[in-house]
Amino acid sequence: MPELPDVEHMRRYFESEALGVPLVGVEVRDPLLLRGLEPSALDGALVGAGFASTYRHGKYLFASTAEGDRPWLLLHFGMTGGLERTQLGEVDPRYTRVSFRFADGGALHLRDQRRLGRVGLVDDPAGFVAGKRLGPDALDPALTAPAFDERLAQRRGFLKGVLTNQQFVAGLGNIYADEVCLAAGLAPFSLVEHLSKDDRRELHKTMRRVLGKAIDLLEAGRDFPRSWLLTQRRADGDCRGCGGKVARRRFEGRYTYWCPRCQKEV
DNA sequence: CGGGCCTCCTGGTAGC
DNA sequence: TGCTACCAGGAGGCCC
Repeated sequence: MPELPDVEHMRRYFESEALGVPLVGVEVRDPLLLRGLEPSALDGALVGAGFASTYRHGKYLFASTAEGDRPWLLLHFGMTGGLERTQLGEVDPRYTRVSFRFADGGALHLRDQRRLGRVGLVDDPAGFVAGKRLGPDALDPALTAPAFDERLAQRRGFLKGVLTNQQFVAGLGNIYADEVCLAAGLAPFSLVEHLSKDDRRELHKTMRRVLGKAIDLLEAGRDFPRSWLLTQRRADGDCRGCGGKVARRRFEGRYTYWCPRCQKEV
């Protein structure tokens, strides 16, 4: 789930389900997700206040409390993380690792089957982002076509590698990098230094369109069209553009899918 | 710097 | 049935 569109979907879910209700406790069922942070620190920072606002940068989600001098909650969803709100009397969902319990008897749960997610505290999201050297969020309005172009000009290597590099642009993972490449008509193993000005412009425009559309689909609860590569990620998957079979190749330990006929390699 | 590969984890599935 | 190998939307670290 958790690439930019999924995390944005979760951010909106967090906003609609978890703002403004006082927190009475943070239950840490699995300290591994805290990566060394003491569970009592979460309690100390959050209990008594309610969540007041959210912020997302790439695949990271942050939430502030109503009391300004407190740190922000940081959530990262790894490969299998997700949020689920329960109401008074409902049982905690499967794979719940951390639960934020509200005064109304409900709770917001971080579920994470594979336990690769993370829960933390940061003084300031912008400082955290800077410390991690994350690139601009892929949907940041400030990431204009010229700004994108300028960043891209400083990179070398496979397009796929650049798109999934969170220090280049934050938010794209294995799935959406492939999706953007297909929609832009560019093969993922193209070398970014070989892209033309038009290619780069198309890439920027397409990246935003694909991510925006994915968010819309998630918000509407609709299935992704079969023309999307993410529905065809298997050895015999079809390219809905040309009717041929998709290609796949291992890249950094996982599979990249693309259509060699519809995506030009430069 | 980029790419290949390993690790941290769990669990579903394919193949024998 | 039981076992093994491999796979899954992330990320950090090591090596070349």
